[in-house]
Amino acid sequence: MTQEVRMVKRVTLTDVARLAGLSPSAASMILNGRPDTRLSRDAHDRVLAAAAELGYRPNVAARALRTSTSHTIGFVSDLVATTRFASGLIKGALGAAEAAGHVVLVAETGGEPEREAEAVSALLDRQVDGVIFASMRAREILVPPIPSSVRAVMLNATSETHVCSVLPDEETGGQRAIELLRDAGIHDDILLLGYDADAERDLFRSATVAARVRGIYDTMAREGMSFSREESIWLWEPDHGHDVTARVLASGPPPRAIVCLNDRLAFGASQALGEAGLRVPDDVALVSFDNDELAAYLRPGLTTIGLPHEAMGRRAVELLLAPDGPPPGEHLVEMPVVIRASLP
Amino acid sequence: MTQEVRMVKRVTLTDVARLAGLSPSAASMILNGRPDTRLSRDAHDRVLAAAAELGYRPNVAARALRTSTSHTIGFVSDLVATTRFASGLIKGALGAAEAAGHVVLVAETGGEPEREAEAVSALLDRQVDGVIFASMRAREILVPPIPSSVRAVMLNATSETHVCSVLPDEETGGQRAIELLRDAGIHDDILLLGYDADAERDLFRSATVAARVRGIYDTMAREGMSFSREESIWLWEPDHGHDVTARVLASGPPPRAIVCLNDRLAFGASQALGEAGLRVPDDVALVSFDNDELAAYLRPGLTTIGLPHEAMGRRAVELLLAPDGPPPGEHLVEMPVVIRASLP
DNA sequence: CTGTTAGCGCCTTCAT
DNA sequence: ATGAAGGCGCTAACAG
Repeated sequence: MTQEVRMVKRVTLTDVARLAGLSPSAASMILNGRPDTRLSRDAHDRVLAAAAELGYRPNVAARALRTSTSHTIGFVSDLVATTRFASGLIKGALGAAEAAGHVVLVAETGGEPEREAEAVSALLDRQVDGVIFASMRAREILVPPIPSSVRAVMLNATSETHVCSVLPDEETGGQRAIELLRDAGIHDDILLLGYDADAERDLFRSATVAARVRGIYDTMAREGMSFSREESIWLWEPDHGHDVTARVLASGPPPRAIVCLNDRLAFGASQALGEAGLRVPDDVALVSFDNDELAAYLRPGLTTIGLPHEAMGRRAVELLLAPDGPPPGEHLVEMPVVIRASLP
Repeated sequence: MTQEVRMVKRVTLTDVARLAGLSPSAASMILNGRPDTRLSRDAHDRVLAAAAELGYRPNVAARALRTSTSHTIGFVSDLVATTRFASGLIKGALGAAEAAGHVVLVAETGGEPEREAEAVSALLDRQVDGVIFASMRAREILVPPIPSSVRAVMLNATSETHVCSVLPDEETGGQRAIELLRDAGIHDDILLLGYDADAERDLFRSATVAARVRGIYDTMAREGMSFSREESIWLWEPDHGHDVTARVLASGPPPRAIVCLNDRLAFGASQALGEAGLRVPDDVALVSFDNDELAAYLRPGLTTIGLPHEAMGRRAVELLLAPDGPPPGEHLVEMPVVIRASLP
């Protein structure tokens, strides 16, 4: 390896050209693979060899200045640490960006409009080729105006101004959950935990929950299945799942199965079942949504319809970098069915 | 608000200068607040006003080309999604960077040397002012050679070549856990769950666990306390915590308290306790480490010594951006004591 | 005290 | 088929 560190001075295109015995412009064309202008095969080889030998790397700032493209994409999200979901989105985006020779500038805004505007400006200052606006709970978000020359895609979010968005296919996900129950031979005596018609109107609640619920109801109807009871819960946290489940159990015979609208609810429900001496899945079966990290930790493991965060992040950058720009429309990503042991 | 989008053309320094009736260089000096060269008060005001009116924003690429500084820092980590810890580090870094007017390029390497080298090159191509090398499990990592002109700090990691690193203060953390027990009046009949002398020698295991354990033992000795039993566990996952705890419970009377080396172990232990009909904290008290998301979900909530990821991320960029460069040494960040209900 | 000049590294005409 | 020249936007070293 002749890969030593040159701290004296970065090797420049001119250096490469000189070593190859050509002009910088010729070297530029060859290295950028311009097809129209046909330099000699020999020139090609000499330039490529010289670049390799010197370990030439283009100066992105100079290129950006000239072409206003930086091989960099911006990722602005409302929250990164609060939810483990964010890292999946980011990881997917990072991977796809790397594959495309791009690098990702990440900014967090906490959902505050001023910080968002500032973040976008900071990205634009750096000539990003496009920006991904990600939200941690799928919903309609307002994005600051950006020049029409800058590509944008909404990730786990929608927007009136930017029409390309990537969302989980919640409706099919809801369908899958019910099919799982059906396949386990459970058709009735099912408790639905979490759906709250009021909450759904809340802008801060995921907008895709509606689709999830629709998928659930439609499939239940189609399969001739029915809920014996529905408990609405405003806040989908373990404590609430626990308390509501405990209340239901205290009020009569336990249901045969519980469909929880997310894993945190299921986590609480499972604790309540344990306290009541009921066993999962023999006494009560459990299905839920998200494939939260929790789902794997539960005993028995929770069967759940996962949110495909990583795939969504990947998809977003693929769309952003599409040759003709991000295709408009809602791009749905399939939710994986994660089978564990909470269903018989 | 005259904050309309200019998609035709970005406003440039020349525009500002022209509007102020000055030369671009004069405008540059004023906007960059060069103290030495004293332009007239009036010129100052005119330039500032012009910049504000036009909504001027410097073109970072152009500035980078000229000054080779981009107000951008690189964050390269081995893993981002696998562990919820990563997002804390990133969030902290993002916040501090934003406060300092910087933006963060994130790259993930999966711990693979080639990807890491490539990522670093990509960052260097973009003139980053410095790079943070983060590892998700504190340990010694090899970083690719970078020019000495580029600042570097290790985050949750150490390295032979780069001497500034940020680490959790595990020794004090271990001490705190034992003090909690002491304050609860529990001095003996304590089970230690997880420590494994062999595992500790494993390079892929956090190097700081040694300090955590040292803090625990030293404090136990100093306080005249003792473990009645120690169970080593190689893999710190809930299942193992569950199984080992169940085995211990089956073999005799339960301990008065369990110190778990992480929350996932504690989660498993808590399940085993529940199955055995033992109540936390009345029958058995629990303390552990990390302040994983799980810790809040458990019933009762888990008292734990938290890993201060966000503070560490913040600290790392503060050190990176220090006026005289990152100060050498290991910078320890205090671990917060998170009191919940698993101790009496 | 102020303005002009030069050039960072690259790419894209245009002229050979 | 190849090379020369100019300029992206900015700032540092110069003149005036």
